Amino acid sequence: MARSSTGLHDQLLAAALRLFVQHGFRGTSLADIAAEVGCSKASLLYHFSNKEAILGELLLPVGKEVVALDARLATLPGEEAVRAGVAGLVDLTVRFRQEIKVLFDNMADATSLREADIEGLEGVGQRLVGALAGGSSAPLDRVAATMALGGMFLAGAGPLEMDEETLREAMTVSALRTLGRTPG
Amino acid sequence: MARSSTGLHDQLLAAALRLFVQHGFRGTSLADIAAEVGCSKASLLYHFSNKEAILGELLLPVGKEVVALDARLATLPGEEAVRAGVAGLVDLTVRFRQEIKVLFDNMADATSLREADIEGLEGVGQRLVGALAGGSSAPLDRVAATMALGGMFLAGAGPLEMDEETLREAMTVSALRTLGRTPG
DNA sequence: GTCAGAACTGACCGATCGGACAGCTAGTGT
DNA sequence: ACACTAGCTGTCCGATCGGTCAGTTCTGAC
Repeated sequence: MARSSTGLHDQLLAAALRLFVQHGFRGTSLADIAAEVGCSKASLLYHFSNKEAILGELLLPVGKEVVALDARLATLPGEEAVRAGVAGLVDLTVRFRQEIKVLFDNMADATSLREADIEGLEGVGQRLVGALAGGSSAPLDRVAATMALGGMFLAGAGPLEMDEETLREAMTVSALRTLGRTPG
Repeated sequence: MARSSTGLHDQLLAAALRLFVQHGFRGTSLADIAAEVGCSKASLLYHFSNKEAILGELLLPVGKEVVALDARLATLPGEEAVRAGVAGLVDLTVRFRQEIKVLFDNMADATSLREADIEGLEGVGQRLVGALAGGSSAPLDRVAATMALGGMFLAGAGPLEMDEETLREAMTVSALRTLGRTPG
């Protein structure tokens, strides 16, 4: 609808992200995306080889950063990895709110390219939980880590209305609390 | 595939739940469900008036209990509502692991019937967050409540492998921690 | 001007899906 | 023996979707 001066490729990408967030990957047709930017479906498929490629291009930046965070945490000793993990995940969830919501709502559809496009993304969830658990395998620590992870994702994806700095601060404090740590 | 002695209606419901969890609502066709129990698609549509009715019947029990919990919490003073809210949500997420995962993964599709079938389900999420926040509207409390809620859902839906009692205990402790409370 | 290639499009196609419908079958009551 | 009904099925249909393709328009280099 709104036709800005940016390239069509980016317009389509932005429209797709908006629609994927609202109606999901399967709930959004190529025609929907094309209509939103006012071009033809054929033109959309000129810029992207197929539907999955759109999702891929949308999720690639987040995926890379998640992998990078995972690698960084692996070099840190347990206690520091917890703090760094929380900080990194808060940063990611705030910066990529919409992308992460899309990833969550469409894990089944994104699975194929997750393994294909980005190296080292298999089992990254498990490793992040491990890092947040401080390397512990005690049930309480594992559950707490899973809940902290889920909480951050949902808080980022949710309709919280507050300035970003306040959100980051609150998420960090809450996540550390969940993990049994006090801030600072 | 496995043809037990239970009624076809319940078999179809169970198969649908299994498939919805794995591939999502839109990712599962009526033919898929029928094939899984070994009957025809027409027979499936004899037992359920349409596809959404299956999702509705699957989500109705959870929806009712969520509404009931919401109503119960409304009668409690702030601090008690926090404890009761955590206890109730832990109970729900553990008892309805799969249903809640389906609800989460397909919120866009479930929206229609959420408002139609069950009375008092609109805005229940916001009210639950409010209860977990102890009635506070401070950003930190709201964020913590959102994260606690999300954490419980993800912990319930996730592939945690431990006995149920341990899971409940760990979830309760972690959620209360997230909310800045100590157990007991 | 003209030519090549990029950008873009309308028309079309095969596959899939949700759903409708008429009819078959087995069981039950009379 | 008969009628009636619940359970079930094969077949068909319209709609939708992802994707292809031949062809058109635009644009910049020469």
